[in-house]
Amino acid sequence: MAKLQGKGDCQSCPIRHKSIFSEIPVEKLPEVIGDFRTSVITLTHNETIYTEGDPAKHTFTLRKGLIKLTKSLADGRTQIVRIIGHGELFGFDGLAGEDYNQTALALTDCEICKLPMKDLERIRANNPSVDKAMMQSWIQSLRASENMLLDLGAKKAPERLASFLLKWCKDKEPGQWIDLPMSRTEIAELLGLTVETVSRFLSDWKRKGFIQDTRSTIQLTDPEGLKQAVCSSARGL
Amino acid sequence: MAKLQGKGDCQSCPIRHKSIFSEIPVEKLPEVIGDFRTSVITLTHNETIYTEGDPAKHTFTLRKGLIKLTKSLADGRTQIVRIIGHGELFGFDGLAGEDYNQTALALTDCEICKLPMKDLERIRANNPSVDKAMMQSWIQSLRASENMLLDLGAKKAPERLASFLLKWCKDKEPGQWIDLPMSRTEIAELLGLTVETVSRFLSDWKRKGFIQDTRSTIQLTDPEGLKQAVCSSARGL
DNA sequence: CGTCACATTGAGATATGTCAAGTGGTGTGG
DNA sequence: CCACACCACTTGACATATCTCAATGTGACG
Repeated sequence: MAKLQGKGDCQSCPIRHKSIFSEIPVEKLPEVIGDFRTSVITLTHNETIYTEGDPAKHTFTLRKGLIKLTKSLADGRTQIVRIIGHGELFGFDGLAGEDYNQTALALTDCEICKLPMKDLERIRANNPSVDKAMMQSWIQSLRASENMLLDLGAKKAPERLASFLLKWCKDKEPGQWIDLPMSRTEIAELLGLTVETVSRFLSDWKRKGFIQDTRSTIQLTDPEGLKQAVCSSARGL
Repeated sequence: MAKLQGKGDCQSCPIRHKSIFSEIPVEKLPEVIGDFRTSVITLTHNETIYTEGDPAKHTFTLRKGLIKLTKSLADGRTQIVRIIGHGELFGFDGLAGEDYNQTALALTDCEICKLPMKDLERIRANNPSVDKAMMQSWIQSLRASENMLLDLGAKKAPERLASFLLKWCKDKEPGQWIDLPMSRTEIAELLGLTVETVSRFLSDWKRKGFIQDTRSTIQLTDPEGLKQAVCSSARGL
């Protein structure tokens, strides 16, 4: 169950350097933030943070874990529209006076910082560095969505899956085990595919030696091979 | 060819009330905008405004016509990520220090207002109303992208096409001819389908009396019927 | 009136979805 | 500590939505 862990202590926040307050010197924090009532909340897998259509009274920063933002159709088909990582801001529809446009769910156990919209508005107005960081966050979110639109609209199943894996494992060394705390179903919901399709391609690539995996980790043993296989499969296979 | 039509005259701009300067009283405009060097540019169908990857030195407001923002894969497959209408702001990646993430092309003959990034930054910093309007524009763009992600990821061809038509004709009375200045190919590129698929469903719906169309206009003669047909087709058809 | 780009239609191919059965790991309760 | 049950994942066989390729139709414009 979602649990209030206490008042957020921004000064000691482990991801402050990644947050929208990163440019504010620690010693100035109390003065800037003032009586801003952040609260830190702990969630376990699959708990809901907010639901599409709810009035958006808070914005959130993820301190620990991973969040998925989803949208659903009336008949239950679900699309993951974005995965939120470390230090990212989400749930800011309220700043445009709108209700939440997505549902936010904990992908793993999480710790989030809950920021009341009104206070945040005020702080943003008075602190250019916060403003700038928030703006960057929005623009980056939009860019990520646009990239995803290209994937969903123009790429085929294996290309989507490979792009996803390569992006996920980017910046890590090949041959290293990397956490991938998403079920096959969730991967499918992110890529607009079915579980079976995801499973089949992963198995195929495992057989061919491009990847290895356990239930919740993955290793790209041969990222280049994977890329090539997928590009050529655009025609063949 | 893209043609500089002259220095923008914000005071008489026909879409000022929809722009990011809408809250600024006309008489204050000169003072606020100062020596801001906007220029108005006229474009004809299919001309390029900017290209994905270009350094983003300008932001644009659409004064007249329609713009498509696209992204492409190496092999030429193209996805339209957003359609820009009247008064909308686009091409603002530069505010996050990034290059343009999409290519902008004129869907129809257009008139756009070109705003140098640096000046815009300054004006935004000094004018809360401009800042607010820009923020809204970003958040709305993001929401639109998220909605599109749901369409592309979770809906089938007829559902996507019907959603698109209904959205396009929203706010107009049924039985009215509505401009739809996009080729079948462009509709397909927006919805992640092929021309043929788009054409087939439109023909089908025409036969069934849900819609009528000419080359570049459309009429929803029976929007309710269309909705129903598509929902039920989720199973049958 | 002819040309050209765009749109439609058809027939066939295929990627992906659907449904159903089997496997295997993980955690629980005896 | 073992056995069982459950759930996520895998695999297979089959169905079908959508794409592909090719032919034909049609409206706009010179």
